[in-house]
Amino acid sequence: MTIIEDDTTAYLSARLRRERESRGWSLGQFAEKSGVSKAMISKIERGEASPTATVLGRLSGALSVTVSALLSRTDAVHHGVRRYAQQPAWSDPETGYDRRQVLSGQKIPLELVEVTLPAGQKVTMPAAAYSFIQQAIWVLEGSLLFHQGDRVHHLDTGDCLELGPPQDCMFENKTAENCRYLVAVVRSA
Amino acid sequence: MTIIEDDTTAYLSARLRRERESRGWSLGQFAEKSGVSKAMISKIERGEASPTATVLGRLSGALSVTVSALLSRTDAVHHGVRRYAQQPAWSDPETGYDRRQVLSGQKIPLELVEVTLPAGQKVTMPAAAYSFIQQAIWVLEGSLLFHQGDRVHHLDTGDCLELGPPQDCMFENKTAENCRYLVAVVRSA
DNA sequence: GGATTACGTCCATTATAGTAGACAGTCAAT
DNA sequence: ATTGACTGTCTACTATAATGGACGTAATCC
Repeated sequence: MTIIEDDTTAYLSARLRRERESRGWSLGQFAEKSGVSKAMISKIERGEASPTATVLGRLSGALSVTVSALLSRTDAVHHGVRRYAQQPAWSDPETGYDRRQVLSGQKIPLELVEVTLPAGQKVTMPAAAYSFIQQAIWVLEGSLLFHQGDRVHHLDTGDCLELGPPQDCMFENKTAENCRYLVAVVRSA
Repeated sequence: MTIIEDDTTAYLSARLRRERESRGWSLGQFAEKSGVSKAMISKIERGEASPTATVLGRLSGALSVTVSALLSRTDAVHHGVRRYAQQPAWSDPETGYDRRQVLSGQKIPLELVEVTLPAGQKVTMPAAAYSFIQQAIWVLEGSLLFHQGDRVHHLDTGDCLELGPPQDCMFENKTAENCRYLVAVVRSA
């Protein structure tokens, strides 16, 4: 029997227990819903095992939250408010690419992510990265070229794009200004 | 040798490779920075292994992103464009209140509504209006007071609010400037 | 040409994740 | 009191994560 000391797993164990108990589920019920053994769930909650991404996917699926939300440490969100300063953000200093997690829904299966794509930059996304996802893109500022296969959509400020089946694709900003857009993701129950 | 089919791990493999390559790191360099073997990183990127939360913590640490951000699905793509000029909009000339239906999802159960609430104005919404609805509010510009029951949330630009159970509520702009916000609605299946 | 270095993947081994079933305890119904 | 259902944890086992070193390939240098 080993107690795992690392930060991520320690945080996860407390979080997982809290999520389960807040729903009033026993280990057995959670096991049924998630397809992960109750013994394993118990181990994770006691910090005795570190779950694989596969198991994380199953657990978060049963909880109807994203894996990202499950591991997010900004979720002590008391009344549902996510302050700008508390929203997780990531930037690539080299390119100026910026991504901000405005909302990772706890009560509702929704994520809102604000992205800044700098002038002249592009981002590619293989289909595998977003299978089983439902999402839309809304351009807040600037212009965006969306390439999907041999198809290109030109989106200007205010335009919105509802996405269909997953395909390899690329976002591109060919202009001299930054492009800022919102990605709204609905998680399937 | 097994190729893992689950969604979370598939997404992670593509994402991890992209993050590494965007930094121009070899597997060896990433291994040094993260303390995870290059063989394991290679396996994860090829979808041949599902990393534990412990390993995820190390990898994200080396990338200087949170685990949550690493697993966040913020990217996407494709057709179903709603042009700004084609989006249904309604305004009240008297008050300057403006409402635009950015997206009314056909493929996905999502609505995006952009609202401009003029200085000094308020809008009420009875609980009945959004029962069985899941929604969030994101302030794009200005400040918003959101009254829900006897609770008041003060939201500034960039702040986001995930709504809980339906209650009578009211949007209020007490400032001298317009407030612009997005209402994202996930429709129940 | 050969030697060196770096790359990603393969391989055998160790460590541990993950399971099904057993266990001890609790609680409600009879 | 007994019984049955449920709870979380323990146990022995299987499956696979994770490693260090080897390998084949490519690029560079002498």
